[in-house]
Amino acid sequence: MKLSTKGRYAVMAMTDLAGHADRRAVSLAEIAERQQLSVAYLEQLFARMRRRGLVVSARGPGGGYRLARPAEETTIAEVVTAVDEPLRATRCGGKDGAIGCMRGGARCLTHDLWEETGRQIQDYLASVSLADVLSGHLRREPAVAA
Amino acid sequence: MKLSTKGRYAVMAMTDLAGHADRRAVSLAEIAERQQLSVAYLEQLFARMRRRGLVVSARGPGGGYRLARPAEETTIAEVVTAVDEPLRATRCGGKDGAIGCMRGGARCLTHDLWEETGRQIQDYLASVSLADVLSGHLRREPAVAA
DNA sequence: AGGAAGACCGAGTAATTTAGTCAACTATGC
DNA sequence: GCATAGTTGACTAAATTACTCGGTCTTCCT
Repeated sequence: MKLSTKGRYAVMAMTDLAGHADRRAVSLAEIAERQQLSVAYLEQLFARMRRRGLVVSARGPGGGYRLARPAEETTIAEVVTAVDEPLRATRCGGKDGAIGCMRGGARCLTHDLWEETGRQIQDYLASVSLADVLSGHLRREPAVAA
Repeated sequence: MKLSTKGRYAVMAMTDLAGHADRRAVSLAEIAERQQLSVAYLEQLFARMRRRGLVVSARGPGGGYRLARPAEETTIAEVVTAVDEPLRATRCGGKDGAIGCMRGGARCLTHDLWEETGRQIQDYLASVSLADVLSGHLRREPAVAA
């Protein structure tokens, strides 16, 4: 899981979109104006989100974007992974194979740790929808028995 | 919360140290050998961890590092924040003030989201100790019935 | 028909960050 | 007093990030 500003901008833009989708499509120019981002940059982000099926587009005058699904059913995790793509964990596992992993000392005990950490973040972000962000309704764990 | 390879290396090195701290101090050369990292780079990492009080050092022949506290009492969160330092959340709040935040549209509704996300990661990493990693004892939510 | 709004696309670049090196210094034990 | 080993800080190369640019294709309106 990756947390760059890119992912943050995408969420900002999507939240904006979710908040202004009365019925008509919303143009990137509008979002750019409100969120203080460049149209060109937004294009990049929305292209990816369209490919992932998070938004649908309409060309021509009066065109723009709208959410493919209701705000309640679109999670932050989906938005972030749509624009941030890769998600390599440790340097072992996929690519280098044995390098660093499975070695004399602490081997890749750390491998499991990062796997689990990634899962933890993923789980949280998947539990929050655009509607939640829009309503300021962020879940705070009920404090699991101390 | 930041998750760079630097932080991962630091955890690898600390885990190695925790696993080889019989009684004597462990030299960076040993760790470098086992974990396949350069001594020069490890120096950087340990310097920071020493300042944070996670390890204590001994100079001269037979010298090296050892944990300042038992492995059970040193958390991954401490190690990671020791070497990765900064931890800026959104671009609002601290630095730019009102830029991007508190604007017409979705304002900084996203602000709370990232705050909470950071806390989520922090909490998890703070719940894992070096000893846990060493023993492969990573908490996985009790597998909800399944 | 034709012009303007606006999505779409790929390549390209500037700046930041990261990872890692180097050289020189200081303390300690034998 | 020499070898071991930590300490410091500046420096650099590579990668990544964030972002721009030029141009195309579609659709609507007159």
